Amino acid sequence: MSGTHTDVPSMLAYRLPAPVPAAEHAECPVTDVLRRVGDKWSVLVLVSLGDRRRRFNELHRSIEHISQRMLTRTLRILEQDGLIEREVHPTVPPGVEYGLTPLGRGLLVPLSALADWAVANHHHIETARGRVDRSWEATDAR
Amino acid sequence: MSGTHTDVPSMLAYRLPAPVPAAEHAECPVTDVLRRVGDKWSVLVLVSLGDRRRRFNELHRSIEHISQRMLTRTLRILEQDGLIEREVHPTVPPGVEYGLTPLGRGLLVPLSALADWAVANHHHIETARGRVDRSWEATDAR
DNA sequence: CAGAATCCTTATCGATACTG
DNA sequence: CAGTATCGATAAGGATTCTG
Repeated sequence: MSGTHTDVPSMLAYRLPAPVPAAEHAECPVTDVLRRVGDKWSVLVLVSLGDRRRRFNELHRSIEHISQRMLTRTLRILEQDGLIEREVHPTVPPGVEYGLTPLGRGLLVPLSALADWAVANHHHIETARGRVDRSWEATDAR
Repeated sequence: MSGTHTDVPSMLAYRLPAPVPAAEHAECPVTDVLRRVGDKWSVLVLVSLGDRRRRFNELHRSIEHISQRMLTRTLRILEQDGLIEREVHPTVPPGVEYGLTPLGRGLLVPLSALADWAVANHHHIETARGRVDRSWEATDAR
């Protein structure tokens, strides 16, 4: 996934598929995916399942503050997009397990890169916003 | 945890900074960045500026369908986050140029990786959604 | 040219109550 | 356990008008 020639992680010359304007950008796959992972809970669910398969209430407990409704909705959407799979065990009481599909696992790769960037650079954003954030200085090394 | 045998371009063992639950996820830098780039226009603006510096109306024309209000709002937010810079030329009529900051340029790197994944895999998502999308097959049919 | 201001519609999210 | 169904609050986005 690294560029074909750039070395430092901050040169130009990426080459976003669409130069930019993008026809009906509603159909743009990039915009589509970004809006999916840009919602409030999808990434947390994906990451939680990236660790291991989990049951519904297990997810509910592992992701703090998520409401039952949003967890259900998020799971349904991710399932419809083929990013996670749902397995029902016909026991009593019913047990439902969720897990990543290969597609979902693949998505976590570029998503992790973005997450790493966010962790490494959010102090710049915080500073730009005018809010002082020095927590990152604690173990400063670079 | 997790197998170590998948062949697809998706190995496991990412290592998202936070195992998952994330304390007050409202303050999570990853969530913060994802929601920023997950909005409707930010990425288009960043990519457009990734090409070269542009004036306000130049951006307005390069990004189809964006309203004046949303372009202004998006630019202000990106500027506040330190991702783009705004330069005013005191001419008549006034000319305002926007360009990426090093921070914004750096963000485009992981963002491009995600965009590449989206372009390479959206047909899987489309298929999962039940909508047939064969545009990627290009060479066949008819 | 580059916006600010206003108004309005829609999407997102959360809380609560109920169920097989 | 694993949801569904409803309702209300808030945020995001868009159309239009006006201005230095």
